[in-house]
Amino acid sequence: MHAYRSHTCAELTAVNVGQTVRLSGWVHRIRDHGGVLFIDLRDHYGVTQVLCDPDSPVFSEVEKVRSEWCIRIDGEVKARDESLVNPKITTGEIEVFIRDMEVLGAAKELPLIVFGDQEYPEETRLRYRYLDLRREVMQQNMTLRSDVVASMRKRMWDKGFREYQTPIITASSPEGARDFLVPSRLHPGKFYALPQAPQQFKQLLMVSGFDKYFQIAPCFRDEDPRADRSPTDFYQLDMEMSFVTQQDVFDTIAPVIGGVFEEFGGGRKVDAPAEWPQITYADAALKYGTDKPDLRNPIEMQVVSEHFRGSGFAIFAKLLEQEGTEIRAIPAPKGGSRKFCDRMNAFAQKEGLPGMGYIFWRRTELPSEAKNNPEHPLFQAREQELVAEYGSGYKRYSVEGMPSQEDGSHMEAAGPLAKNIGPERTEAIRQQLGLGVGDAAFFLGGKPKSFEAVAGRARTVIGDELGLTDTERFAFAWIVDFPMYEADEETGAVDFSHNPFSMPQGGLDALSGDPLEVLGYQYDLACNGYEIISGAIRNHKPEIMFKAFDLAGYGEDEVRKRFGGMVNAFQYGAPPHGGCAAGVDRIVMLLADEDNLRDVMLFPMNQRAEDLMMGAPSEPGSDQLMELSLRVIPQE
RNA sequence: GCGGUUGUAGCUCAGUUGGUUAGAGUGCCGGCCUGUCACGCCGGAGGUCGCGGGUUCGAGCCCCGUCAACCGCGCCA
Repeated sequence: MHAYRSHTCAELTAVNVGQTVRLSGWVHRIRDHGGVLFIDLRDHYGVTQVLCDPDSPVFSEVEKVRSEWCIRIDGEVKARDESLVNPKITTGEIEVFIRDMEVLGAAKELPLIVFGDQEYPEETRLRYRYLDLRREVMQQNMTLRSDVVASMRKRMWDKGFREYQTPIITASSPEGARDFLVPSRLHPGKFYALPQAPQQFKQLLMVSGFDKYFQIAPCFRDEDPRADRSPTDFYQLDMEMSFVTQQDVFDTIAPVIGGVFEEFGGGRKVDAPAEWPQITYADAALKYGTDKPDLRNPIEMQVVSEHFRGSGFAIFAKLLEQEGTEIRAIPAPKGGSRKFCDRMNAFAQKEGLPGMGYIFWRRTELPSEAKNNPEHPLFQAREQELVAEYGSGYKRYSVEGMPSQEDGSHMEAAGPLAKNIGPERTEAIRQQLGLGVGDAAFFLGGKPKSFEAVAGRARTVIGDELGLTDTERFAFAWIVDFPMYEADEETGAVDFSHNPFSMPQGGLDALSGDPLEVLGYQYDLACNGYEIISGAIRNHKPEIMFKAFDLAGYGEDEVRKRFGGMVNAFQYGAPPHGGCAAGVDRIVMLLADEDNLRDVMLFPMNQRAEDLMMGAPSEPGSDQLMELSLRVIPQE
């Protein structure tokens, strides 16, 4: 018999009854009844109930085992009585009577228990990650991740892509996030960098004629973390292809991503890749307040400036006299209560805005003689209407008012804004937004940049709180036509807003006008409010590249110095090419229905980019520093 | 760098207006228990209430400072 096991802890069924078997695993749960002792023995594959009674030669030793000891047992498989079958585990038909036992690894008292779904502080979980990872949900998340990566690889190969490895130690590329630097021993005072992405390498592969590249690539960026952003390293499904347009890239990668979501989405609805909308960056900002909209949420914002221009609501009316200002509305269907509106207003204030004006629509009150008077025809009409609208549950709603009409009569608008701008303007807003009784709308004003992001978050909160967002769905949208440049708010200096290697739409000609008007062949894929892909058609023409960098204030010499390898390469017959990179961690996070990246990473850093288990970062020894010709500047 | 939230037993949390010896569940240890599968019953250990200062006759609770964790802002081509 094998030294450790004849079967896994998920294999034994009624057909094995009578066999002598050997199992190894962890002590998951112990139920000691004095005369008989049950142990749930767990391995990666499942759980088997093993038991021991005083007839067993090792009874006294088995009595001593504790949670999470790693043990090996030999025993006889016996069928459970029908009434004792446990349908919750695959091995529930049988149990193993222990005849021999060996302790493979004893365990001290545990800082966190593996059994159950007790929550633990993240610090504890990370410090004892190997124990945390034994828990069922983590085993599932990590195997899911492994399966997702395998599926991505297969799908890319099936589309004619090959996987190529690119260097991990490379040159610093100063255009992006902060680099992780690696000191060079052979070249004192010089540094390598870890790649923020294999961006330049994959473009060089296209110049080299490989046509279709992909890689599950580690990327290293020294950024501050977020729940959906790892502070040190993360993985991308990175791909690049030659002789393609933007639409070709979409048509190639969309079925891969869509297929992965179908395969691992656990039955949640996945929008068909061919139907993913393409939304311009400008539209996304306007309607959703973000470049990664969650389209599960049906709310779309609208510009309503005209209704407030010269109106009695002085704050907005005055605001609109300034250049570049707008008033935007967030419609909130079914949000028509003062309590809800006040709560959203408080949310906006917490987010740093002065507040969020609102209007909500409700039924006008019945005349006093009809109120609570079932004999009155107006009361009866109202009651009929409510039954028609809400069924017999209508009693939840007020019967105080009049039936609503298409033209808005017998409906009244409430909220401070409505009073200030008067009934005509209020009604015009209602019609533009397509709202009715029981609905609300929120209003934000100023320069769009100043409130857009908060408006976007308010849209999310409103959608969630009102139950408008379909949580059993993956909704995708391509965001296209990103601007090439943006002006620094303080200095006014023009710089690249995204990838400097993207091809400007309109080519060289477009670069002779206002830089801020230039759009790039640059795109993202948003899913449920997360950016899961970013990519571009690249700029493969040196003369356009020099001009593009020139507009951002980088002279030809500097471009050659920073990106010399790639610029040189483009002078030797570069093909048009483009591609994208998909965030593996975020995709797995969405599929696993987690809201924190760390729950789908084996050994993540904490919020301060520390690994408490491994003790990283750590101070180097003086001999290490000496060898690298480095000296540490003491912090005060 | 900035803001928010949270810090009470190993863990999850309760703790009233500032008032007796700070509690529960779970885990741990011991005892009992031959059919449990979140076993049950009895007992026990376990606390610098994050830390420091202040107000008060009296502080887990109020005030100031500080530290840590998480979430967000800045940052993220």
